[in-house]
Amino acid sequence: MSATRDEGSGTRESLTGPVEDYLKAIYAIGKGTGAAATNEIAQRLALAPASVSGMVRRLADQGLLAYERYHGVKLTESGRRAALRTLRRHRVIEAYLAEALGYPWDRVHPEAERLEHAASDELVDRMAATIGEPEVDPHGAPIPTRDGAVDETEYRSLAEMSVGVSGSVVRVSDEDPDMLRYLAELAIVPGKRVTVKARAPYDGPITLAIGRQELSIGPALAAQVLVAPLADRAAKRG
Amino acid sequence: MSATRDEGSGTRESLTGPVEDYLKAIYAIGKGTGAAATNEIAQRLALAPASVSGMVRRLADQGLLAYERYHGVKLTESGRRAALRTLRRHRVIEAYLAEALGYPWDRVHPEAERLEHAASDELVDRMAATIGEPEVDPHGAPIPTRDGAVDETEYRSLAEMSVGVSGSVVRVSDEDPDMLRYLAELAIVPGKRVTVKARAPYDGPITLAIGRQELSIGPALAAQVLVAPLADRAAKRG
DNA sequence: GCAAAAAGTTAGTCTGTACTAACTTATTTC
DNA sequence: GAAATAAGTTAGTACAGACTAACTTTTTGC
Repeated sequence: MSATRDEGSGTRESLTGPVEDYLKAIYAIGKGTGAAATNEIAQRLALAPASVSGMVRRLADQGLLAYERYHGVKLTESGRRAALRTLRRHRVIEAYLAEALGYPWDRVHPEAERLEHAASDELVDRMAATIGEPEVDPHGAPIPTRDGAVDETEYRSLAEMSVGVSGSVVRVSDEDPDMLRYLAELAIVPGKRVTVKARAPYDGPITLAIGRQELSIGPALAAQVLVAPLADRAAKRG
Repeated sequence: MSATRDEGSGTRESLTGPVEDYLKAIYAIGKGTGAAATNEIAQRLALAPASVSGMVRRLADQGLLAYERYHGVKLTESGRRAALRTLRRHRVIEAYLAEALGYPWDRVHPEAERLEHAASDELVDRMAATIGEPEVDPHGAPIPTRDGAVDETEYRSLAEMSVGVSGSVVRVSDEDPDMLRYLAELAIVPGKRVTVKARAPYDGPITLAIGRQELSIGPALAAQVLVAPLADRAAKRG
């Protein structure tokens, strides 16, 4: 019992970069409230599982996680708040880089990944204010508010939509720059309206209509594109 | 002899934050080319001298410093380049925060101190371009160019100027926010023209004319204000 | 319902960066 | 120029965060 540390409760100041990364990963895996497995965390952070076991114990000691040996972790309320703080930083920074500094959307992620650990809340708030308090980042991910509220709506991916259904692209995965460039080429970006025209069986390509274009993408790519359904004129045909 | 490390020469990628801080400190103490004593480095970085001895040895092994036991250190060419890279980042960030995000000049320093280790060269260059490639930061410190050139002109401080001499404020020390706020109140900011009206003996206050104002400041404060001499109409009166 | 596979943990090690305490070398001062 | 002081170094320790290798627990498949 060291007593020099600010233990247990309260708003903790300045977590380290790695700690923020763990919390973000756990948040992403558990979608905010669910549990995260050691191996999943390890894979997401590109670390050895053994390293995760060690860190997770320390974070539990600090009251950021609930941890039971051999049974994964869950964020505590304070851990969740910390994760959302980091997520807000990340997404505001991404939006700012794109809006104010002309960064292409496939390169904002790694830059934000480093800056999110160094930027103060004041800076992030100033960035957000300067670009008009955006609600989503350049990939369509919702930006948590200052006080930790996020839109947690779960959208379906293009891969899950039936033929004939139309929707509006709301969000794409942000981590793979090549994929982002490809999606931009195809005009699959947040806001665009798409309709599923056909789906080949056995995990075959999915044919889409976007504007007056028609194109096919593989199911792996389609799974990375989240869509808000708009209408489903052909749905009753099964 | 580990052979896994990029040793000796060449452009080293991504130094750690602490390493960048050491190089900046050594650069500042040696004014680019001179030597820095262990204790001076320790004091500037608020570290124990023993910690500096250890780090300095590692930096010498990496070819960033020339180090001789008991006799301080000097930057090598590669160390100097790294220091200037960091200095450029720091100052561009300060200028950007002030110009583009409305940061008050007394608060840009600590924010830049953290961001300088996380921002990529691309980001820094975009920032610089966005605010019109400034040549100095908000405190008047010269910004090194991308390829490591800096204006190394040495200016005299207000504390060293004789009565009757006029000059243009070029630069003030950037680390103490209270001092910066006070200087701003007195309108002692880069670009302002000042004339030394009187100097009380025994380290007494220095009386200045700024615009149509007249005011007195202590010698400690005056020492933090660097000035480019303009004219010295009264100098011949001794 | 038990053996094999998968998941997770511990033990021991490494690196970077810091510390304190004790010692050594340089510098200053009489 | 020797004693006192200042400056600097080594030795040993700590902590965060990572690793590999070996072990344990849980889950899965038959």
